[in-house]
Amino acid sequence: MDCPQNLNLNHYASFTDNIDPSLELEVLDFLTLDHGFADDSSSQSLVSWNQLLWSGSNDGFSTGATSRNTSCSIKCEDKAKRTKMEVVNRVAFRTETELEIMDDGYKWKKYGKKSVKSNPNPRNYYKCSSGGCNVKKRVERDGEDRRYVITTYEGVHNH
DNA sequence: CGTGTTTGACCTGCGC
DNA sequence: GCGCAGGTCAAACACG
Repeated sequence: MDCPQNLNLNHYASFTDNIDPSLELEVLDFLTLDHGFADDSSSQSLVSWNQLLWSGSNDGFSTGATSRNTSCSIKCEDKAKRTKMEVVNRVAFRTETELEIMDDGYKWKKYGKKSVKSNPNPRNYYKCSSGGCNVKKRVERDGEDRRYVITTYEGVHNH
């Protein structure tokens, strides 16, 4: 498996910045890392998102991503949502990990926990604790496969 | 004592 | 208008 062993979400903001707004896409449910995280659950630093390259068109948006040294495909599973006529800075990652919380380099304050109907596992709500930054994220275990954690980021860090 | 988490209450949007 | 579901608030609590 050639995918990077270490995945870090530090640069997800620049990752979203690279998306061409003219595509009028909503980057959402789900970006799936085919290979998940490596077995080393203690690892804290993952793929550098600014190494990821998107390719696509308005209709097909054959989503692909490569890193500098390796190839690692990312697929958007919900085709319908790709055509939403709205651009939001929201990215959801579905990753295979035993960790409930991934260290993405930012400091988060938990402000809520809620059971949702679509998922027997609770959803946790976090805000970036940096002053003036209103980025939020939601973290929940995949209801269909508890090996996976779905992390949704909303907003762009200003720091 | 400061910081982070928990949790019930409250708010809001949406469908009927 | 009402009820439900999801999101947020804030007081209480735990812990170093």
